[in-house]
Order: sequence, then structure tokens, then C-alpha cells
Amino acid sequence: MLWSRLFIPTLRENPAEAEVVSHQLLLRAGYIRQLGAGIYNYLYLAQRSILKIQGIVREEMDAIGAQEFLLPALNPAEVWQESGRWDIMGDNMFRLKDRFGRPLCLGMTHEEVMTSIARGELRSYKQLPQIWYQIQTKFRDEPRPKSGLLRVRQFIMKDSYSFDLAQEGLDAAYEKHRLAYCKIFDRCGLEYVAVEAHSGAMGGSQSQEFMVATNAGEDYVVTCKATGYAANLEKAVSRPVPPAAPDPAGDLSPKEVHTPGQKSIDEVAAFLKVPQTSLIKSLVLVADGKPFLAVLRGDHQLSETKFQTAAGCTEFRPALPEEMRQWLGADAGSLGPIGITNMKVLVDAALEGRRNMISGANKDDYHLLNVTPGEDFAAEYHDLRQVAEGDTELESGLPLETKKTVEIGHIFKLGYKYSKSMGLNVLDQNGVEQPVIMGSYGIGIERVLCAAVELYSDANGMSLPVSIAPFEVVVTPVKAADATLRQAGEDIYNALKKAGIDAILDDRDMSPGVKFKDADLIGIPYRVTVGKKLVEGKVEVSERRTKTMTEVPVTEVVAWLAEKIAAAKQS
RNA sequence: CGGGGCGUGGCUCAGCUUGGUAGAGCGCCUGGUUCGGGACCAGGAGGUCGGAGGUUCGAAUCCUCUCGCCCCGACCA
Repeated sequence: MLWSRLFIPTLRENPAEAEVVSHQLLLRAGYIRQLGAGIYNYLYLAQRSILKIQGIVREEMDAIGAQEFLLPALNPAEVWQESGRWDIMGDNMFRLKDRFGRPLCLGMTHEEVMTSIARGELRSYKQLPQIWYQIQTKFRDEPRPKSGLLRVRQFIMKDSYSFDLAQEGLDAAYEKHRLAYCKIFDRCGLEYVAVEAHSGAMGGSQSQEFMVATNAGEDYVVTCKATGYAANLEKAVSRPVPPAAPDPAGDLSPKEVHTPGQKSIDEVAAFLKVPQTSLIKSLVLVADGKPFLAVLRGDHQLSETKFQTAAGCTEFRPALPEEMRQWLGADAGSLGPIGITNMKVLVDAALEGRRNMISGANKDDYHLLNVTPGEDFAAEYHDLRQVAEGDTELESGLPLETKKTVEIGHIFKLGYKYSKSMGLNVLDQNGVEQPVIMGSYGIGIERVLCAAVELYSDANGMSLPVSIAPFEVVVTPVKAADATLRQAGEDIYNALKKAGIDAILDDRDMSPGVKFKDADLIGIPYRVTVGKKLVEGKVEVSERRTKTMTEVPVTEVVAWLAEKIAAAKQS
């Protein structure tokens, strides 16, 4: 490719609308242009990178025996109505009607369509297992698209689906995917962690997310360096920081104390001169229409996901002030678990074994001293709290770390959700109809690119891994007007191409500074500079990532680069 | 959906408070000189000031409505 003939619209300045690094650089480096909120044009460079990522994904999927399909992005409503997700997806689904008024939608994911294929064709256990995948554009009407390509309304996803007769088959398909994903992300040059993820209320038994740590991310993961523990914050468990003060000893009875105007945990703790860890926090929640009281240590925060699991609900909200008054007889700030009979009380496990704590009295401006969970009120213990700063690993007590991350892949044991709702059954060895057990596995293709940019960039631009950079090598004759340099550059370029190296020749009649800056900006891993040293029969090879420069004889440069590139793709 | 911000040549932005001939830098075109980290000289092209309506002799500027984009929150398989 001759740079002079390509459309690579680099910008000297950052476009005003870009906030996160990957967004800024993808725009500046001429990879993408925005068409609308959360809708992007992928220009030549982006498409080259994306094709390389897809190529790696294909190779690794094919390697586990997965078969590539291509399903419609445009879906009739019926299949989504059958699974029940036509309603569940709500406003996140793009919906439209055809000329006859028939409802359609743009696919957000393809469990339904895959299941509809399977149920028509899979009849016998002998046809199982199957793994089917596609690389397809997905549509989601995000309430707030943002961060460039990280949260968009239209994006490319590799999604695969496994079909098995029994749990062991699903386990095997899941494990194959887990290993394939590791290979894919390794080959894409990413640093990532696989974390335990929340599987949702709908029967999913196991799920893991592949996360890349970056400040541009929106998910939090908790990891322990020492033990390798890693989980999404939604699901992470930990050993809490011990209470800041010992509980008063003895078998004391609850005692009212006047706390005028003291509502927040902060205020009450200060007023009574005790640490927050001696207080009991009580939250009134309405889950699937039923009231619940969630009880936590004063300094702890409720994990919404854990509460949902404990309450067995699909949605919940905080109670309204009127509801609290009606049910508990006091306003928020004076609520507590004692004497509650009209709702279920869920207590966080961190309160187990504590004694003589302080809670609201269910009477405005009063709190109770000497409240002992399990004695003064019935306590059903659950893990309800979110991992907090300073918590340690549950088993080992070693330090935990919380990081902001972006999700690039997710593997998920679906179970029978779709096969049951949509009637996907096969006959087993005994001729008995059995529902098929399924798994679903996704990779966000653009997110792989974004994550790489976020991980590997500097003041000069991006510095992509060799395997996914739009080009592997740029050959830059310093002076285009110099016929000798130009010819030498062309020769090297042709030799690289012949050796199967993905090279580009920067034949533009520009000052060298511009060419160097552009090459750095778009992140080509190696640059061959053809200049002064040519009279000695040498060129200079610069490595983008390490900023190192090596003089290499012209006669050896192809072999030198071939070796480097092969090595870079290995690791 | 709530809160905030921004829409002026391709890009970054000034001008708006206090109405009076649309500007700068970068980029682009032509010619020339240059050529190892975003060169220089000379000449040139390019803008319905997001859109509609209103006030006014006169609107980028004031008023009303509207559309779009960004950020925070709500939301997020």
C-alpha cells in the first residue's frame, strides 16, 4: 500500500467531543468518524484492525470446532416474543415495522435466532454437541452512548452458542470457550483478567467475564494479586475490615436513646461518639412489589446484585418516604430491624456474631442501644454488602484491589432458558425427548481494539500490538524527492510484501517530521527509515512500543523484521 | 428521563455581555524554496454562524421554539 494513495485523515488536534484516550486517538489517527450518537464509521485503518481481530477470533473458534454462520440482524418479533425477551428488553431494543405493519427488531444478540434454527433441525442426541458462531453487528438503543467505541448503539460481536444433551457437555463447551478466549486475547496482545460474573436471576449457573483494566471502563473488578482471586464487584466477596471498636460486652437489653435531628450514619455516629462500624444501617426496599428490610453494618454499602439474589427478585427500588412511615412508623434515619413483622429482614453476614450495636428505633429522633442481631431481632444472614476499600480476601485475608475495567468478552452457561421457552428438544438414547442445554459466548470486537489503544498509547499516539495493528511495518524514505532513497524504500517495501509482511510505503512528499508523527500516531509497530545511512548500506528500524532504534543492513532488514514480527505475534 | 455544557470554513477556537462589512491558527489548492520529529515564502479557495420563527432599519449576537452532539446521574444482555 502506498500511503500517498490512501485515505488516512489524521488530525493534529484532538476533536473536542472526545474524552477517553481510545476515542481521541481513533479519531485523530483517522481510524473512525462519528455518524451519530453511538454510531461510527469505521474507515480504512479501523477496518484493517478489525479484520485482523476477527481473523484471530475465527481461527481460534474454528480450532475448537465451532462453525461460522451469518444470521440476520433484522429479526421478526415472534422469536423474541416466544423467549419473552420482546418485553424484557424494553427500550434497549430497536424496534420497527415493515410495510404491512408487522413488528420487527434489530438483533441485540442471537440466542433466539440460533435456538429457532436448532429446534427445527436438531432432533437426535447424535447430532450433539454443536457450537455455532457468527460475527455480526448488534444493535442496542443505549440510554447513553459514550466513550467513543466503548459504549455504542451498533457494534460488532462474535457470538457463539453451544448445544449439548447434558450438563457435562455444556461444561466442556464452556471450558473450550474459556481456553479459546484466553488464546484470542493473548494473541491480540491484551492484558486481561477473567473474573467471576453475576449470572443474572434467570438460572444461569456460571459465567465469566474477560476484563481489561482501564480508567475508561465502567465495570469494577476485585482482584487479589497474591491468590489470583478475581471477580466482578457485583459478585465479589471479601473479609470486611474489623469493627473499629469492640462491642460492649454482656447480655444487655435494647435501650432507647434520644438522637434529635441525627439521621445519617455519619451524624448518629458522631452524636453518640461511636465509630460507624458499631451502627446498624437499615434500608427499606421494594422488590417485585414486596417490602424488604436490608440490614448492614453502618460503614458498609448494599450490593444491588447481591440483594437481588438474596431477595430472589428481578427488580427492586428504594421505598418511598410514605411507605417507610406507613410500614415502620418512622422516617428514614430512624429505622431499624427490631419489631419488624410485616416484611422480610435480610441481614448482611458481617453482622453475624456482633453484639450490642446501635440501630434506629422506628420512632423519629430515637435510636436503640444494645441491639444484638439474631437475639433482639430474627436475622436471616446473606452476603449483601459490596466489597469496600481495605477489605481482604475471604479465605486468605490478603489485600484486595479494585480496578476499573472494560468488558471485552463474556462466557455464560445459559442452561435451558431458551430451549425450554422455545421448545428445543432432542431424543436421547432412550428415545425420550430432552431439552437441549445451551451456552452463549460473546466477544466485543471493537472493544478489543479500544482496549488495546487504552492499554498501549503515549503522548505520540497509539502503539498497537503487531497482531492487530493495521500495518506491521511502515517504510519511510526520508526525502521523497531523492530518487535513490525512494527507490531503496520501494525495494524494501516490495521485499517485505513478498515475505508476507504487512507493510505500507510512506511515499508522500512530506517533511520527515510529518511522516514520523503520523506513523507514531496510527501506531504501526515498526518503522524502517531510509535516509542518511543508506550510503553505508543501512536503514534504521524503530520499534514503536519501546522507542528503540536499530541500524540494520538493507540486505538483512526483511529477515530481521520477519523474525521480530513472528516473535511479537508469539508472545 | 433529570442536571450541566457546546453547535461559527475540514479541525481547534475567538467574536455574542453592549446588534452595524464574519475572524485567527492549523489544514486545503497553485507556484517556488526546503527535507532526520507536525518546514518557509508568495498567491488563492472555502462559512445558509445547527434549523425555524420572532423583535429590529439592521441579528452569529436579543427572544421563543426545535434539532444535534458531549459530560454527570438514572439506566445498562
